[in-house]
Amino acid sequence: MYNLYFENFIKRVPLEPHEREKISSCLTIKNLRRNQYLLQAGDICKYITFVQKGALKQYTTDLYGNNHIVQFAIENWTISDMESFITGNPSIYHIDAMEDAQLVLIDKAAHEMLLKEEPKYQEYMRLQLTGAYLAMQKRLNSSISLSPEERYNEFLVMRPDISQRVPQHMIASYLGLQPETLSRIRKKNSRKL
Amino acid sequence: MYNLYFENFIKRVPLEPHEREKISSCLTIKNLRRNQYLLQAGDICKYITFVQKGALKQYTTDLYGNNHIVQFAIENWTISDMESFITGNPSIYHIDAMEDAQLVLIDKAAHEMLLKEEPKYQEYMRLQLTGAYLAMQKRLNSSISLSPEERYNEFLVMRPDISQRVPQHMIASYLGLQPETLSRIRKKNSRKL
DNA sequence: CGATTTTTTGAATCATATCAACGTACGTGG
DNA sequence: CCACGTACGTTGATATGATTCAAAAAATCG
Repeated sequence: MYNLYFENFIKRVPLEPHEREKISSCLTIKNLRRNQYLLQAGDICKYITFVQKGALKQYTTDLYGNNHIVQFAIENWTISDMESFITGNPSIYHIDAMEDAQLVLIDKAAHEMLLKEEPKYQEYMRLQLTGAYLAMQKRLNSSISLSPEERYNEFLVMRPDISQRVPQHMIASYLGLQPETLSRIRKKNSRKL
Repeated sequence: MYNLYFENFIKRVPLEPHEREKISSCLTIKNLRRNQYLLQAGDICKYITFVQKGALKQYTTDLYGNNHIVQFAIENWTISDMESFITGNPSIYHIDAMEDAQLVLIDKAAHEMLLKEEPKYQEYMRLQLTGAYLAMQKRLNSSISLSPEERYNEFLVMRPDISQRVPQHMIASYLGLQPETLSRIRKKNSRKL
């Protein structure tokens, strides 16, 4: 059931059987078809989601109706709108499936109970959060200090898996570029080889 | 000594006197003069730093020698290079004082000891980290989906304190703009009133 | 006060966005 | 299984807006 979830967990924080049992009882599985929403802007984010299979994207729609992808999540990634999850305010993000997906969900009540009662879970969350924070900082730094071309090349290095799996215009959106611009960058790159 | 540090701490996680005592014994004060470095790129980040007074900036230098400010920290903010602090790798960031500053430092050994032995500290760290993560996500989203002008206006709303205290070219750097461009945005804004 | 830093302005250049058209691949229903 | 419609990627022409470079004006510091 939750194999990949716990595999990932144990890599960071080893668990005794009874601890695993307790955490396990707080989890649920959700399957999502391609193009289905996990979260729509305006909804309250009720779950922290771990991806066991498939690929999701998280994005906002701006004033002009353009979408901007903030995050891709594939196997072994955790995705949610932390802001909405914690504050209970409506989310500004959409999350949907780019491929059929199997997800592990944990809801807020369970999350808070585990934080209180299960030190290993608290530690795991802290490590997860630290990792997410570092990744975000790196991305922000790139977005401020690199050119579009450099940003794309960094993306290829950092997320080679995703660059294979995801349509090009979504990568453009993730990088803050127009699809035409990314197409031209790729053309230019290929001439360099 | 650590008044502002604990004031901030207690707002999130209340402390018993003996807990405060224990944490207190792990802290040290550092004073920094304007323009002095707290951290230089290439150094290993050995402390998590809380600002009790003054203003710091954190920035990278790119391949072409241009600086890019990633973060401002004033009173009540925490600053460090988490990446370097955790991994022990040399930092890519500089941190220096824009104004004379008084800082509260905690080093890695103390930090890890407290995480293990002091649940309140662990919880405080998790909350801090969550806040930092949310702020970072918001900024990244702005950087991807807003125009320079919109980004500047959001900055004015989000960090009104800093917009008063910091030279304009540093704000430009923080927003990923040339100083001339920010100057023109301001001129345009002022015409609108 | 004089020196240095910061901000503003103008003109030229460069990069990305925009708009429009075309070719291709993909999946769906007939 | 084929045909159609929709998605996607590419290309070209043009427009827009930020950068760059240079210089002057304004503000700040010692």
